[in-house]
Amino acid sequence: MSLIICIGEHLMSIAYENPRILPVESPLTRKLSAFVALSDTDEETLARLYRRRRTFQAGHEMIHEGQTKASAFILFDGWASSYKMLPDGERQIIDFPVPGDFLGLRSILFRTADHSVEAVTDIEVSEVLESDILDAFSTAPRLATAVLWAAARDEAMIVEHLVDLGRRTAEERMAHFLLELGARLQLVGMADKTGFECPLTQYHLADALGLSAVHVNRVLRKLREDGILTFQKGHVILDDFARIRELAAFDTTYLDQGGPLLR
Amino acid sequence: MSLIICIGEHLMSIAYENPRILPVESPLTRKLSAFVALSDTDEETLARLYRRRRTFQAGHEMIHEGQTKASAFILFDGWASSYKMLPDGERQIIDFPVPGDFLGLRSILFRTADHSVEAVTDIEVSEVLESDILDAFSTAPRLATAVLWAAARDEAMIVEHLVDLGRRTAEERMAHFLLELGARLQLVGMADKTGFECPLTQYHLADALGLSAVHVNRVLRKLREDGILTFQKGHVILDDFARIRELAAFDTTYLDQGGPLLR
DNA sequence: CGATCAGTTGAGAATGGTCAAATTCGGTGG
DNA sequence: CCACCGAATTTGACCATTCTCAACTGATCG
Repeated sequence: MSLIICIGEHLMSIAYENPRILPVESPLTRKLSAFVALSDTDEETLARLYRRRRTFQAGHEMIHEGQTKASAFILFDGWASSYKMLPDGERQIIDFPVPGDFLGLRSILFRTADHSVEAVTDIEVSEVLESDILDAFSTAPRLATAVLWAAARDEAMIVEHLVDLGRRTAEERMAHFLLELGARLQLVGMADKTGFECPLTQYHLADALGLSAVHVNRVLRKLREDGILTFQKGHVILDDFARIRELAAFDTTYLDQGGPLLR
Repeated sequence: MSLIICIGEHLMSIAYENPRILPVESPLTRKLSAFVALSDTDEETLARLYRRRRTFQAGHEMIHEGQTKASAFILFDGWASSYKMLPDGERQIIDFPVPGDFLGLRSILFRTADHSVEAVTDIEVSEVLESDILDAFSTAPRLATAVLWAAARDEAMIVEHLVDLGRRTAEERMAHFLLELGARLQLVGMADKTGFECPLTQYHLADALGLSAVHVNRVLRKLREDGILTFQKGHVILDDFARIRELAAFDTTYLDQGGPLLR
């Protein structure tokens, strides 16, 4: 499935060489098209947001909580995490954005960033300034609706995460979280039903799931020993998809829309 | 402070009698104006969303998870809650919207509602259909940006809530949650620094904070005995504001913007 | 080949949950 | 006005999930 990504990247390169070919296969364009039928103007305007290409090394903090005038980014390749730190040094990871997602969209809509964003692996992004996005909205107003929809989708994921933390046991949480991550990765061709590559450490999982790293380790061992799923050496293997679904009480309604809502 | 609400309501009535006077003091209009400087057309278009007035009794479920073609609502008066149910009958409350907030905005952006919304007290709302809001965006495109900002603000609150559940102890959670609720209510004139009216039961708090009702009771007793805050008979009294802030490590950056960002 | 970082495991402690039973309180009907 | 009802709150006793601390393994890297 990773072929799709390669195709996407390839079209991007072609687009740079020949501006007439639209980079429709950029993961963000594809995602937004699922909600709003985009005109050529819309797509061109959107493609202009992909201009300022940047590369960051693993561990680089691209947005810092409290920072003013932060940029946002569109993730093309690699893994990132958005998180908040507490005064006592604890960290709560909000989300691991996947390619096609915005990084720090809220930080350009607010005067100061309310969260931090860090590269988990080396990543490739486009930088988006406040003026870029506001200009884009005024040239192609339907993009604002499309981005609103993308933000609503992000919110739905955060809400699922909230339910994880509030009302699921450690095991259910882990199963649900990894299953949802897999579903999102599948949409961009980075996972299939059997599993996916996952560069996250057990510390990442701990800080995302509100657990201690020690307990994450124990939960993963339990899930592995029960033949449910295996998280090892950067690979997630969904050993028993049916039982994971059952354990996680998983529901993907908000992920698949089945055709644009706004024509 | 509740005078402001009365003035707002009063202007609304005038607006109905004399369409030339804009209901600028509707809490939603006021909130959006804090981010986007709205033109007369913008405000008129927005005001058209307030047309379909509805009243619901306490306990009425206005949006049900899984429902297709659900409406959204704008809350004018009363308390509501948005939540998700788990298969085992547990409930996780996502948010208690306050006047000026959307109820179920995601449920009209998605084909099926990903959460439920219920009236906690008797409430007064405006019903907003999918077509209403999409029409509004096409006549007054800046409204889409404004609503995107409002959605981002909602998301920031949910993120704070996520941090509550993931990385704060029961006491910190309670303090943070009530302080944040108070701050939001202050913005619509329903609270001051000393406290606010709060019709929520301890079961509501338990389901919002990921605790059991029994433990909520114990935590509230502890906070009361320590002279920090009192939650009793529908009143929240912030006995020692400084210590609550300290306990909650509270930060309201995302709530106050200090003037429109988009002119 | 030490150093460092991720992962692993055990033992004991703590936060918060469950179950069960009072108690208070705001209605509501007599 | 009073008795009563149901819902919300309160408290105690016991339990379990998860945390903390501490030690150890294994891989990777300059």
